[in-house]
Amino acid sequence: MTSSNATIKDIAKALGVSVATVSRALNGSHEIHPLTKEKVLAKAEELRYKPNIQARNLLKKRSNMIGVVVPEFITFFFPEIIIGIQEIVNKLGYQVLICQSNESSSLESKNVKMLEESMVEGLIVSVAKNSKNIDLYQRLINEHMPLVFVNRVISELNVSQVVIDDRKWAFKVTEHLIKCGYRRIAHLAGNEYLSVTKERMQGYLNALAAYDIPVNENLIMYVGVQQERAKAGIDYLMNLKEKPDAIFAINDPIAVGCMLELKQRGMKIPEDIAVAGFSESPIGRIMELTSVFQPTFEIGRKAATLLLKQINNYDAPTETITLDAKLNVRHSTLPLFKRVR
Amino acid sequence: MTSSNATIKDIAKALGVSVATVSRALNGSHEIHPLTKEKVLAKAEELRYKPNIQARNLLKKRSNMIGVVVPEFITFFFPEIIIGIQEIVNKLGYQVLICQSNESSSLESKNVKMLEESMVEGLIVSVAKNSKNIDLYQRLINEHMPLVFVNRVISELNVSQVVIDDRKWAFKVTEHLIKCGYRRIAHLAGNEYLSVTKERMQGYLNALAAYDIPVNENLIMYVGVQQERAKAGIDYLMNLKEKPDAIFAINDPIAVGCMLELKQRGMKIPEDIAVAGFSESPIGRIMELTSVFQPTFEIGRKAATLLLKQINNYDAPTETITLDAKLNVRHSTLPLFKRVR
DNA sequence: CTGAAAGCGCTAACAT
DNA sequence: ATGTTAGCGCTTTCAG
Repeated sequence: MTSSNATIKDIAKALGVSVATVSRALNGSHEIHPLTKEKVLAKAEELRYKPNIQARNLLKKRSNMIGVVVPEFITFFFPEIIIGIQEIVNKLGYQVLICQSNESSSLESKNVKMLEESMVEGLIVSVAKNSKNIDLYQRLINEHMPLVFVNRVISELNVSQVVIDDRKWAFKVTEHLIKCGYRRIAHLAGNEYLSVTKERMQGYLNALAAYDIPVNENLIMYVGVQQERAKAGIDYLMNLKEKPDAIFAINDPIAVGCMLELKQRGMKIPEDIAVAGFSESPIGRIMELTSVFQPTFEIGRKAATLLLKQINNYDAPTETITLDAKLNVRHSTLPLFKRVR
Repeated sequence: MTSSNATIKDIAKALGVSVATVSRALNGSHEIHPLTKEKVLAKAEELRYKPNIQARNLLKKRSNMIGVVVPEFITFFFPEIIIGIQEIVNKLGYQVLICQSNESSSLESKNVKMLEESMVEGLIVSVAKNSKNIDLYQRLINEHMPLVFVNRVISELNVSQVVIDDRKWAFKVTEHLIKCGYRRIAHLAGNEYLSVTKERMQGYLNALAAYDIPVNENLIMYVGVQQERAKAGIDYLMNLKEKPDAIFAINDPIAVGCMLELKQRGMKIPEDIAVAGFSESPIGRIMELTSVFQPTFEIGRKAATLLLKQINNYDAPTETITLDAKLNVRHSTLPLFKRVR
């Protein structure tokens, strides 16, 4: 209930001109006398006129809003992506509605529906760890809602997406561990149906195969993606008769959780066991954790660009953008041979 | 350009009733025949009708949106506050437009203006470290824009706010260091004109006074609030003839930056120097940093509640809510006497 | 260069 | 219980 604002009607009345004239003056039309324009502008200023965007949007059938749904925005990863998105779309006058699904499939669908109701012109989504919303997204696609997936995708759907080559970089991580001399490399995987889980798992398996290391099913566990799940993984791995000499975790939170839990148990990293993560985090950097850096800001920018393309072109083709990443080797995976005395 | 949607007009035409009837059916009015209602609902379903919120908002002079401006949302702190805000307002059908000023006063004012143009019904703001936007906020207040400050406030302004008692908790931190036996306690302060800087500084000074420790101006430096600024602080302090035996940093990022920089120089914490932070962070917890925990989610919830009060009541009085906090003592400030052998 | 008028989609008197 | 009508604030033909 902010104080009721002046409208173009008020300006028109005050000046004895028509609303059309006022509108033209305000919108920088050329079909107007400079003097009238000046008067209108002055009066607008005087009356503290502010355009009612909703009226304009109603007329133009736009909303100038896009929606973003991410699993969480507490850790750096998605916030950075969101900043990248805003960088692009704010310049074009779009606002961003941000929702977090809290890794819940049902909250995710609620978010999407809320955003639909808010009449966003498009959606950028990273699905929850257990997202079961294929039908929802299929409907959006059918209804031509512009849609882009980032990071986590639903591979069954033909949707534009911005990702890195998770398989390739998981391969590189595993290969790095192998080249460092580790042989009993465990993999703590994410939630089973998550795209990144499947891809990184495949990269891990491919690397083992490439170096003729037999896969040991016992060294693989699906723990999830949240730090608090790491303990379960360590509990399991450290109770094996033949313990791993290295752990490749699905992401940094799990890797960091492992490091903390291992230290708790008096184990030294990497002397007793090496640890590698994925999607490099600030905490990981501080803890000297080997990980794969993802270009988060750029992911956001690219996703926004892709979305805008769809918004501006009813039948833009779906596109997959695969960005480059980088394996950053740190102390947590020091090569065995460097420690031999 | 999503496929053009059905309107109530379409439903009305298809059914041979008036738009008013359709509107009534859709809005659960009681002045309607159950059978007609049913038919309308069925037809709406069939036509995949979705209400046009902008039209409704235009009519009702609402927007169902509130704006939030924070200095950043990369670290946990503001994201948690935002989640608290959303918890409250989403339930009432409000959407949240989130902007980050990136600690820049001018971007902050741009953000606020963008949000105004988006016709938000109210604003929750935490100002940038060098915010010079008093006039802007004063105008908003004059225009009766609902406004709440969180965490960082502009004390010259009579605005509702949600904070903790920074002075009191800074006192407690300093007192804790004193009781641990530290005497040469440095303070790395934030940006000079920030409310939290002034309050925490006063708490620090009060504690020294309370324990008859003379203030040593040399041990005080205004470094700022961002982690990368910590190095400058350490550079300065470690070049003093009489070095500090403890550091009280304005916040966790600075404290963490100090710890890293000190370790870099081969110094042990707390053996060589103790470090305490403020606004406990996940990284700080992992690094065993003593700090003051802030109830971030609750700050958000309270701020949202305060804002809603203003939105629903044109002249709600300004209110200051001071939430409780907690000093969490960890290894980084181990008492001197516990280490005596 | 300016004005009149229609209409975006919806709700809410006011009739009936 | 339903229909008619006006109008939210704005832009945009169409006339002049």
